[in-house]
Amino acid sequence: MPVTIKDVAREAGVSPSTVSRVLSNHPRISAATARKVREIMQEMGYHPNLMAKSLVSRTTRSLCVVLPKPAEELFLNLFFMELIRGIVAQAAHDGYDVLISPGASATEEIEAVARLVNGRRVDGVILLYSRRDDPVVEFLRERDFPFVLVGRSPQYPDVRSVDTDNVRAAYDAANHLIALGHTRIGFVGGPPELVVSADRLEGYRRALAEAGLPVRGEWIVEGEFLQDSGVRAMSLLMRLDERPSALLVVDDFVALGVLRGLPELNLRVPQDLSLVSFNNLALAELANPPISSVDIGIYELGRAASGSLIAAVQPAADEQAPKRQIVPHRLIVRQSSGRAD
Amino acid sequence: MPVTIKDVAREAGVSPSTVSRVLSNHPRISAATARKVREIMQEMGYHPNLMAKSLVSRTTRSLCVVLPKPAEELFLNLFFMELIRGIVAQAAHDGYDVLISPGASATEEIEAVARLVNGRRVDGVILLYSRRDDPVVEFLRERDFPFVLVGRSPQYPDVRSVDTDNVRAAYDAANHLIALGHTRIGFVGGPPELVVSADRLEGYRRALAEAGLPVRGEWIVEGEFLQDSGVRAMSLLMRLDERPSALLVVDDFVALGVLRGLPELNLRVPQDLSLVSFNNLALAELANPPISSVDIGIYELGRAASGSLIAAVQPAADEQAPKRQIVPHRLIVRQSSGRAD
DNA sequence: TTGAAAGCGCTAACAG
DNA sequence: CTGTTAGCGCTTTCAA
Repeated sequence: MPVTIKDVAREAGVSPSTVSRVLSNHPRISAATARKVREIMQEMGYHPNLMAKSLVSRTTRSLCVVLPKPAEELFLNLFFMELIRGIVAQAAHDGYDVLISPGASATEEIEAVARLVNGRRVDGVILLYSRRDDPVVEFLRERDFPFVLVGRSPQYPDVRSVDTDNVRAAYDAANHLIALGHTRIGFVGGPPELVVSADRLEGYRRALAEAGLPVRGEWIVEGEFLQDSGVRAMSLLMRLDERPSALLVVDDFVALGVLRGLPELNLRVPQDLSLVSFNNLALAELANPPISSVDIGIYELGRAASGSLIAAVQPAADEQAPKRQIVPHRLIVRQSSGRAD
Repeated sequence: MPVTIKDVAREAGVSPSTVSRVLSNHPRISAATARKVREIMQEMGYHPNLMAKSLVSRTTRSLCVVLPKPAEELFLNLFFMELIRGIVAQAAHDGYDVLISPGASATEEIEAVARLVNGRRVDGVILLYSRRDDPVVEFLRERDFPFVLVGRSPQYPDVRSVDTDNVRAAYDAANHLIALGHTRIGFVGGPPELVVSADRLEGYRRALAEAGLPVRGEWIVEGEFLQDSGVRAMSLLMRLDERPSALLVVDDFVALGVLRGLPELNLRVPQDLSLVSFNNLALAELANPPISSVDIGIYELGRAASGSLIAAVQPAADEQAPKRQIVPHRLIVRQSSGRAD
């Protein structure tokens, strides 16, 4: 039987409310009683029951983050893990716990969130990489429940979110290739329903247009890339009459897939083909050759998401907190991108 | 103001306890009232307050999993993500939520767990890859709090755990290389304080001994492998007079590091060097060449861990639940392992 | 500065 | 089969 606030009160010869006040550092409590009560708490091994506290305070001091569906996001696993680290670190710092909600299927996903939200089990929700018409976003907006998006949702420009400026990131990456003298630059995208794919494509387009370079439809490939489809797409790309001398690739994992397809095409990186990708996951550095990649500060994104959401759910926060927040990126140049010959 | 059990009771013209009984499918409730109450709940948008339920039931229906410290486990990120998926999937299936606890430093780690455990915020804890003398294990054993280890702890053979038979897995992998005709087989290990490293080394030793092959000290490398130290270790290994023709590598990520160091040594895989690694992460298939790897069923490990822990915290579970559980592994042969010439 | 009392939303005897 | 009553452990008026 765990020791309760009553036990401490009895032992200390005060009332439960006094103990409670000591617990919450109430100002009008005599230093003497405070010290004494704290002593007894220590002795008896008292620990506040968080559930009871939640019940009366009507807040849980916990957030939930929705795990993306594996089918859709498997290649984002590394990304996600680092994001969680950031989320959890900031949350812990602010005294919040983080709950993981499963994302098996769309219906299960929303059911799980609904249970947590309706059951007042969490104070806020963190959502990732919103797709168009995300039902969870709809659900949360409807009941005006606090949430933050990692990524952006074109449908809901006013939603609280933290994001990379992906257009700009792709623009910068493309300009790196342009500065190296490349004029035939292709783009390998991810699942097109993700906003991030579209944004990076847009930045690519913009940089090329600005430099007066051609953007050819057949130089742009989109889709799932992990399996042999990646290899096939590459061979397609590389069999064109005029083939690109450099590629912008939407994610390091995808870049790894591209890299794998090259030996059978007798292509070397960077001699025959330069590569720049995004996210700068641990494997970008480890790949062979190491891949130039845009570091988007994933951990930082996680921290920012936590921070922003927590600020929003705190009662009397200064209303300063901006709804949209951009985390800066920077290009890490490695051996996969070289001068055009 | 959310609708409570009282509101429903009033509206349905019954007592709160009746509503509560309907909620928990109490057998002795008339079909008619049950239907009616459910109807009203639906209409009014009633959702049970999980905190209140927890307070009275003295159980939270949630588990917590302790995130490994980044320094120590960074190369296990992918592993960990898949494990979490398994954990969360099984937990959700059994009606449990999963909380992530940060593992920034040893003291923070134990403080965070203590807060959750003492505050009765969770019913059980999932721990990963226990190091020797894990303080969290100590803490939990002391207060007899339910937990499960993913991996094994030689100090505490009686602790509830799910694990791979790593000795056997390494034994199998080594025998694969032996069957391919290799006689000079090296071993590239991970951080030596992890039990998994020691176990895999042991299996390697056993297979070689059984086949009458030499185990040479200089063919065994241990340590952090992600950075250039990997490359250096490789060049060391490969500059020996008698160098191995095949390598057992403790993790796919580490294998990727090894792979990266080879071109400058003018070595090709598998022609000059065969490679077999462990864990079969997504990148094993994506590497160049694709890496033969022992699939240890990470997702399954996660599910098993959840399941085992949940069984343990359920009140009247049949005491059948074995304390130690082994999840089967299987070798996936890819192009990185070829015949010895 | 402290105590008494009421209540957060729910469950669980104990009656009826 | 259903209602009454008494808490779960904590916070918070309101009085003293």
